[in-house]
Amino acid sequence: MNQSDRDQRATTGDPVRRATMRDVAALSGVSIKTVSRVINGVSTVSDDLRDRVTRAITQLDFQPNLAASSLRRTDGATRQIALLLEDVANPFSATLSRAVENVAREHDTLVFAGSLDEEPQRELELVRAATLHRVDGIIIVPAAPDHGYLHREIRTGTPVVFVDRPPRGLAADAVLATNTEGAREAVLHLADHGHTEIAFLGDESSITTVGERLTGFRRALAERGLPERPDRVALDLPDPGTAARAVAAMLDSAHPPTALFTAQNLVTIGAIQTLQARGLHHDVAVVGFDDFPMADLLAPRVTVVAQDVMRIGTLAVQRLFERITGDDGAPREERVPTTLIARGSGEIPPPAG
Amino acid sequence: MNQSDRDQRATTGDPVRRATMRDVAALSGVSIKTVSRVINGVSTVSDDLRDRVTRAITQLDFQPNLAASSLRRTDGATRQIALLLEDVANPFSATLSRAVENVAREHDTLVFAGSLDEEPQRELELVRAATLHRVDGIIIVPAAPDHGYLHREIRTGTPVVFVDRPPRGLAADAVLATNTEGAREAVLHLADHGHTEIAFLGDESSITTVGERLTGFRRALAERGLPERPDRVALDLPDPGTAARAVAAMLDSAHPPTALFTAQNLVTIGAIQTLQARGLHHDVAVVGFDDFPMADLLAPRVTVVAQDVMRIGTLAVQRLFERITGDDGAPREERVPTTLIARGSGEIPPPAG
DNA sequence: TTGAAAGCGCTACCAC
DNA sequence: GTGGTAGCGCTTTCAA
Repeated sequence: MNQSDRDQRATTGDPVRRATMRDVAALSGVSIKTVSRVINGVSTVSDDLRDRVTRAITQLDFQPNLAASSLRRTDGATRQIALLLEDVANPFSATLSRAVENVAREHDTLVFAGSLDEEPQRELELVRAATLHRVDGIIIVPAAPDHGYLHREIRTGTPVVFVDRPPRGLAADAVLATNTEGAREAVLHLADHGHTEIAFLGDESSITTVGERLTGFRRALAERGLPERPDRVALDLPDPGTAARAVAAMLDSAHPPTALFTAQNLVTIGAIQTLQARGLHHDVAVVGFDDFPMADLLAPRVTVVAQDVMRIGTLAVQRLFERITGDDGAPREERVPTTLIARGSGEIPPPAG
Repeated sequence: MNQSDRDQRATTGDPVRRATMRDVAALSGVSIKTVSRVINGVSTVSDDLRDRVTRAITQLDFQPNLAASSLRRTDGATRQIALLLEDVANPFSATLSRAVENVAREHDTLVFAGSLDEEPQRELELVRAATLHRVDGIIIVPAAPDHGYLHREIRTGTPVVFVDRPPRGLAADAVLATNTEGAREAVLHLADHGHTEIAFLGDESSITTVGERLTGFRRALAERGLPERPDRVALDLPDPGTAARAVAAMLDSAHPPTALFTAQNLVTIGAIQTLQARGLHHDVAVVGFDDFPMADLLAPRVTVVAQDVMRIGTLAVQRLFERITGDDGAPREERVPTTLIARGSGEIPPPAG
C-alpha cells in the first residue's frame, strides 16, 4: 500500500480528535505534568488536583497514548510481545497462544500472533516486523536453520524464548518437550504389547523434534533387541495426505508393520485415514505423538504421547517476562515431560501367528 | 565510552543502544531528513546520497522505530490491528485468526489476538487495551450485550468490524454466517430422512447466533408441520460436558428424540460422547452446526452444516482495511452461506415402527 | 506539591 | 535535491 492510500482517511460526520494530556490539563486547570502524575499513580498529587484531573479525564474520555509514553520512558517498554508460531490455526499453536495470552494479560501486555509456516524467510520477516514495533520480547517456534541473526536483537534488549525447538547458533532460553523420552516410551509400549514390526512416520526432517523422536524410536528398538528396517521409517510427511500415502505404501510392502508410531499430529491423522479406508483400524496398532481433539471419540480411541502444551507455553512466557523485567542469567533449557495416554489403538496386539 | 567499558559490555552482554536516524545521518554525513526520505522511499534523493545512507543503515543495522514514526505522521497509522475472539485456542477462532493474518500481512500490519471468553468485561478491557495501543482497527467476535461504547472509538478513527455476531446498539460493519438458513436446512434434512422427533441443543442463549439457529430450527419444524416440544429444546450448554448431560436427560425422557440438531461445535461433541457411551451413535441421527476436525473420521462420520470460516475472516479483514484506508460508506452486513455436508450421522433413519 | 523546559525518534512544513 | 525547525504525546529532570 502506498502513502496516499492512508492519507485519504475520510471522515463520516465530524472526525473527533482524541483528547490529549494537554486537553485534560487545560480543562482541569493544572499542568501537563500533574496529569501525567495522576495517570501514572504517582502519589505526590493533592487530593483536590487529583479529583479535578480525574473528572476531566472522564469527561473527555481521555486515553493515554501508550506508544508516546514508551517512546519517552527510560525503560522503553511497549507492553506488547510477539508470538511466532508454526501456524496460528493449528491446535498446538492455538493452545500455546492461549497460554501466552493468559500470562501476558497479567502484565498488561498484548500479544502479536504470527505464522511462520515452516518458512525461514517468514521468520526473518516477522522478527523484523516485531522489532520495528519494538516489542518487549519474542516467543518463537522457529523455522529457520540458524538463529545467529537474533543475537543482535537480544543484545539490543529484546529477549527471545524458544519453544518446541531449540535455538541453533545462538544461546537463548528454550522450553521443549521430552521428545526422545516420549517417543521411546511410545515405542516400548508397542513392543510390550507384543509388536516386533514397528514403523516410524514423521514430518519434515528439518525440524529438530522429528530427529529427537526418531532417536527415541531407535533407542526403544535397541532396548528390545528389535532390528531397524529402513523401509519402516518414513520422513518428510508434512500433511495428512502425504502421511496417508506413506502408510499405504508400507502396508503394501512385502513385510507390512503391525504397529505404527506416528511422530506428529497430522501424521497420526493421515495414518488413521488409511487404516480406516482399508478397514484395518482395529488390527494395526497406533501410538501418536501429541494429543489431538477427538482422539478419544474415534474407534478405536487413539493412544497418544501427549505434550502438556499449556504448561510449555506458560513456562515460556513466564521466562520471557523474567527476561523483560531484568533477569540476565545464563540461558536455560527447560524440558516438559510427556504423558502416555493409553486409549485403545496402542494396545491392539499383533496378529496371532 | 572508553575501550575497557566497551569490552566489559561485550562480555556481560549489557544492552546495546539501538541506532537511530541521527546515528545514520551522522555516519553518512547527511541530514536526518534525508535519511527519512530514503527510509520512506521518497524519490527526491540523489543516487549518491541514497547509497551512502543505505550503507550506513546496513552497517548500523538501523531499524526505524515505527511507533515514533506513526506518532508524528499525519495519518497516525500504527500498522497494528486487534482481533478479539471468543478464545484464540478454539478452532473457529484459530481459523479466523489465520484468515486475518493473511490479509494483514499484505498491509504490513501485525495482529493482536485476544480472548474474550464470552465475558463482557473482558471485551471492554481488551478494546481499551487496543485503543491505548492506538490500533488502526478492531475485528471482534463480541461478548458484550451492547456496543454503544464503541461509537466513540469509531468516531475517533478506529474502525470496528463485527464477526459471527452483529453489533447491538451501534451501526457497524458485520460479517455473519447464514445461521437461520443453515439451521433450517439441517433440520429439514433430518425431517426429510423421516424424523419427526427432533431436538435442538444450543450453547449460551445470550449469543445471537444461538437465537438465529433456534429460529431456523422452528421454521423447519413449522414447514414440515411438526410440533415443537419444549422438552426438545436445551439451551445454555457452554461445554461438551453440559451438552452431554442434556442429551442424556433427553434420551431418558418418556419420549426421547430420534434426531439431534446440535447448534454448535462443542455441543455436537458432547452429544456424540453421550451417544457413544450408550452405544446409540448408529441409531440416533445427528446434524451439527459448524464443522470440526476429525468429523469425517468418527463412526459414523458426522453430518454438519459447515461455515466457511476462512471466507468469513477474509471478508471481515478486507472490510476493515477498506475502512482504514478511508471508506466512509454506510455500515454493511455481509452474510456468508453455510454448506450442508452429509457424511452419515445425519442420514440415520428413525427406528422402524 | 507543582510546573517549565527539554527531549524520546521520527515526519511535516518550509526554506534554500 | 537538501536541510533546518517545529512538534506528535508523553516522561524526565530540575527548579520553584
